[in-house]
Formats: sequence, C-alpha cells, structure tokens
Amino acid sequence: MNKRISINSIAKELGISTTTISFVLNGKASEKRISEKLIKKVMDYIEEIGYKPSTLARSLRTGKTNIIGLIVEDISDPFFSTIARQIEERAYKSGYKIIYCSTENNRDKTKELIEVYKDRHVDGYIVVAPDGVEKEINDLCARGKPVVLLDRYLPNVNTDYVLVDNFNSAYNATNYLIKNGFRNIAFITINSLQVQMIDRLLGFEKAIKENGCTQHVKEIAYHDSEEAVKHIVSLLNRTPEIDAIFFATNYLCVSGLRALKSLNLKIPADVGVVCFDDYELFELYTPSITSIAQPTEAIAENAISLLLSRLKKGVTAGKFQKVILPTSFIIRESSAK
Amino acid sequence: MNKRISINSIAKELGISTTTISFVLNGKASEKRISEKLIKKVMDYIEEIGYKPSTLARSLRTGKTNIIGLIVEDISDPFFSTIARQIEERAYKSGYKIIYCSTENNRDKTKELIEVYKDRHVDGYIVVAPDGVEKEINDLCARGKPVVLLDRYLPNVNTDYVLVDNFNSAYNATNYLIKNGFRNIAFITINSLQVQMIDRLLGFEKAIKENGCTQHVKEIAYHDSEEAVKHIVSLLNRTPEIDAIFFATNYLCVSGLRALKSLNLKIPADVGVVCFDDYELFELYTPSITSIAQPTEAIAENAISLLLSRLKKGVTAGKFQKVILPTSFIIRESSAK
DNA sequence: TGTTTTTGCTAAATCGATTTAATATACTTG
DNA sequence: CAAGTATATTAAATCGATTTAGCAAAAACA
Repeated sequence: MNKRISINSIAKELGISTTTISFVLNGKASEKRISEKLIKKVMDYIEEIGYKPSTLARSLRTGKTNIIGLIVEDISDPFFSTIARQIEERAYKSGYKIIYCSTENNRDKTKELIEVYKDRHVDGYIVVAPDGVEKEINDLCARGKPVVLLDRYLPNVNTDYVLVDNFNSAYNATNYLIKNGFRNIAFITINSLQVQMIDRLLGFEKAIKENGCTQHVKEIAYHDSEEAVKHIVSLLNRTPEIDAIFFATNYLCVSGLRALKSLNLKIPADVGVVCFDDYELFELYTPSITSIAQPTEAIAENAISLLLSRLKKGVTAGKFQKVILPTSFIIRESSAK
Repeated sequence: MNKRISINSIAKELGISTTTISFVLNGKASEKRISEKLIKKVMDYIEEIGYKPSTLARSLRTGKTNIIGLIVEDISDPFFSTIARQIEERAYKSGYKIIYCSTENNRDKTKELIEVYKDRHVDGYIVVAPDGVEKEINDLCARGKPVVLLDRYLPNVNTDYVLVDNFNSAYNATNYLIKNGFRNIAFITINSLQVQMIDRLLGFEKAIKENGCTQHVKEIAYHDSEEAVKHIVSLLNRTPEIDAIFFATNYLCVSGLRALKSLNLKIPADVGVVCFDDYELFELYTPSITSIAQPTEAIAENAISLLLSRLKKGVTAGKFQKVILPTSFIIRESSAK
C-alpha cells in the first residue's frame, strides 16, 4: 500500500529513466538538453505526489550533506545560544542545516564530538575550541573540511577565525574602574590557556601597571556555581583590601554576585564590579552591572559568511581571515562609587 | 594516496567478503558462525587502520539513523536548554544523537522543521508543539515514528507525553498570594490555545473564584520583550487596583520586572509577584521572585525513557503513557507583603 | 544520397553499507 | 559409502540518489 516513492518508482511510473529525472531535479535539464515537454511532465508529477529526494542517498553519492557542525562551549549560556540562533538562521537561508552541541570546555568531549561530526559527514565546522584540540582541528582542515574558529583561536592552527578585541576591551574597562577611584582590583578568571582569557588578563594587567595599582588575579577551575562562590568568598575574606572585581566571564560574575550577597558587601560602595560579556541579569540586577557586551550578531554573521564562502570556493582559496570585532562597554551602576 | 577506507577496501585487503566483515562488525559473528580466527583477523585489522563504518551508507540501507529530533520552543530559554542538555546526555549513552531546533512557537516554522527532520530520517521525535500542528504530528505517528510530546499535549493527538501539573501548581500559587492578603490579582499570559497555558489559567481562576477575589486576565501576543513591557505598563496604568501579578511564563515575568521598575512600583509592597517557571535571575533579583519550578531533570528523564522504549518496542506496543509531574513552589521575597 | 552534427534521452556504474539466499567443505550417521 | 547435517563463508541484491559515457533519431551539410 504505502510503497515508498523514490526516483526509481517515478521513473517506472512515467516510463522514463532516472537519469532524466535527476537532471530535471538538479537544474541540469537545459544543459543536458531535456525537452520542455518532458521537463514539465516530470515537474508536474513530482509536484502532484509531493516527492522529495532522499538526502541520505544524495549525500552518500555526492559526499555533501549540507550540514554545518556547530560546536560551542555551552548551548545553555545565553552568549552562545544567541550566536547559535543567528548562525542557524543565516545558514538555513543558504540551504544549510546546523547541528550543534556543547563541549563544556572539555577536551575529550570535544574530540569525541568532532569524531561524531566527521562520522555524520558534515560539510564544515564552526568551533569554539577548548585548548588541546589543535591536532584534531588541523586534521579536519587537512581533509579539506573548512573550519571557522569562534571566540578564540588556537595558536598552531591555521584557519579562519572571528574574535572580539579582548585585550583592549579589558584594558579600557579596567581603566574605567581606576578612573573611578578603585585601586585594589581583583581579576577573577578561569584557569585556562585559552587565548581570549589570556588576552583579557593581559589587558587588565597593562592598565593596572600603567596606573601603579594593585592587582589580584584569581584563577578558578570552574565546575559549578556553588564551588565558584566558595572560592570567591574565600578570596574576599583573605584579601579585604579588594575594592573592585573584574569578572572575566558572565557565569563567574553570576557566582560573584552570589558571593557578594552572602558576604553582605554592597556594590559599588564596598566593591565595584565589571564583567566581560553581557547578560540580561546584569541589566535587571540591583544595582545594574557594568559589562563589556560582545557583538553577537556581527560574530555570527562573520563566522557563517566565512564558512559559506569557503564551502563555495574551497578551503585553500585565498588567505585565512582573522576577524577581530570591537565590543561595546555598557556603563551601569556597579562601576562607580 | 588518501584512498577512502570502506568495507570493500578492507574486504579486498584481507581477501575475504564484505559480508563477513559486516557480520563481525554487527555482532552477528557467532550467530553466523564466523570462526574465531577470522573474527580476530578482521577486528585486528579494523583496529589497526581505525576504520569506522559510514553512518550514511548504513542509514540508507537500514532506514535507521540513530538520531532523535528534538524540537523545542526556544533553545535559548534556560528551561528548554536545560532539558535539551539532559536529554542529549541520556540519549548519547544509548547510542543516539540529538539534533535540536527552535520553533519560536510558530506553527509554520514547526511544520517546516518537521519536514526537515523527516527528510533527515530521524528515528524519533521529542516535541514541544505549538497549537495547530496536530495533523503533522499524527502523520509522523502514522508513519511509525515514535513521538513524545513535552511541556504540553495536543488535544487530538494520541501519543506519549510528559507534562507538569499546571492546574494545581497555578491553583496553589494563587492561593498563596491570596493567603498573603492580595485580592486584586492579575494573570499575565500569552494569547495561545496551548493546553498548559489554559490549565495554568484555569487553576488561577479556580482559586480566585473560591476566594471571591477579583481577577484580571491579560493575554499578550508575545513578540519581543519591549512590546510586552509596554502592554504590562499600560495594564497597570489602566488598572491601578491590581496588587499582585501571576506571570504565566518566565519571559513574561522578566518583561514584568522591567515594567514594574519603570513605573517605580515596589515588590511586594505595591505589587506582589509569582511566576510559573524558575530562572536564575529570580533568585538573584532584588527582591527575589517567588516561582513555580519545573522538575527539568525528571521531565528530560521521562521523555527520553519513553522515546527509547518506543524505539525498542515499536510505536504500537502498549498504551500511550501520560506522565504528569509535580512542580515545586519556591517561596521567595516577592509574594508576601 | 551519404556523412556529420546536433538533439534528446538512457544504461549502468557508483557511493558504502546490510542482508538474503546460496555454496562449498567437513562431519555424522545408518 | 551414500546421504544428510552442521559449519564457515560469500555472491549478489538492495537502499535511493548522481554521473559518465554512449546510443538512436533527427537535422544539417556536402
């Protein structure tokens, strides 16, 4: 009864060959000199029965899947989920589907995910890479699969990437704190070798040194919020002279707000706060939190454009692009006494 | 140089047939009486060259992809992204991959997405359905693809679903407000026929009627936060006697907090607040917001278990399960004067 | 009229697996 | 020793598309 419709069944039904149908379907009809009459016949019939070619079979034959693999750090982080949504939308318009997943910044999980995507024959990759996966990414490039890195690059990987200007953003934000009278500023970050985190730290340190301030750098091995809160509480107890905190990521800042609340420290009277990366919460929090907002739309737009152009022109066409975008500094209540 | 390794190339290399290799790979070696010696030979060689069968080719032949399609309302909403992460994890352990996407509660987009997933031959579906897609879901079931509905069911669709007890949760929360002295309570919801929203409203109305209170139901066609803020501001201006608000979703509540802030109304002194669905922001907001928390882990666990069991036993095996989970009422500062 | 070109279409190979049905050999059994 | 059975392996069909190479028939040309 419910016999599958395939290009074969259609060919049989219409009494023509599958080749002809395939040509018509792929817009090669005129190139291959299929007559108008036959084209119409095929199109009409396909329309009538609502036939859609099997992507599976097509991919097997062509080696292309029209799928882009998007690997981010955490899809439930608003920064990444926003970018994911925008990439998805743009890709969709160009006939590509996105499949995404989260690495949780875990090296082994990332390697596994790349393996899964290779297995699924995705055509290209957009990756927010943890450190330690250089070899795997290089391997993808070597196999002719375009890769665009996001949020951070990998030192020994030669491919396109899209970043924000972490160094100057952190430098400016730190200077702003200093100008507002804070002198003992803590920089709370994750213990990671990722370049974007290093750059943020370097920007911070430069501003501190130029102004002869005291810096307190605290690296946290982030596993969950509760643990981070404890670390921050402990830091503030040990070092009561800290009068401001620069949080290097949004989730560290959320933990920080919890910590400050539990210590009953007032922002900004007792402790000034700025955060790298914006978040709805920061706008609504009392007091509202000053932050460095990343241009998610531009990041998504650049990443997908780079990837699509490589997919069209090939991995080796032209030089690799290194896109560095500016951030915007959103001054709120938390950063001035 | 880089000749692809396939089951064929291996067969040629080892001088045996592809059938044998396939049997070994699929654990049918003993059933098919392949000798230990040959099994070892095949396994060793596969190990050595790191061969992995093409999922594409396998899927084409077997009709199974080992992919589950997860369709949620908005992957950047923390409620859905949390569930997605948990489902992904459980599925992964059972050898299934998840591909997900957002409907934005849009009927047409949902239909399109179902089409895409059908095209990708996903083995089963977990769907947070907008109203109006009954036909498409029924069609999937009819084709033998298991579907589990989440967060809400569809009236004329007979399949498994996992929900929370919307009616009683809303009833209890409203009673709590009333017990705390609020008498003019607004219920702010989206204009939708979705059963979970209707149930929340019915629970609210029951409590109101039982206590002889005044109710103000406001349905908003939600497009973006700014517009919602305007609607809420306008409602509060028109109806100053409102002394408490029950928000039917987390994002409406966020808009509500913005609205209350802009009107300079104090929570809970001027307006009490409770919200259906919890959110990190609600815990950290000043004052903290009372909410009805959904058991995301249990929801994810139930949904994936139901689907996996259908995938194993078939769509028609046994009765459809209707799982209704309890919520927890998190009392914070916003709900008592 | 005979040869070449053009037009319109198709047979068959291919992508990389699974699976059915068959075959060849070794081993029992009466 | 012939016939039946168990063992170990494989040839070939199949999933549903794309693509190369080629074949008739019609048209153009000499």
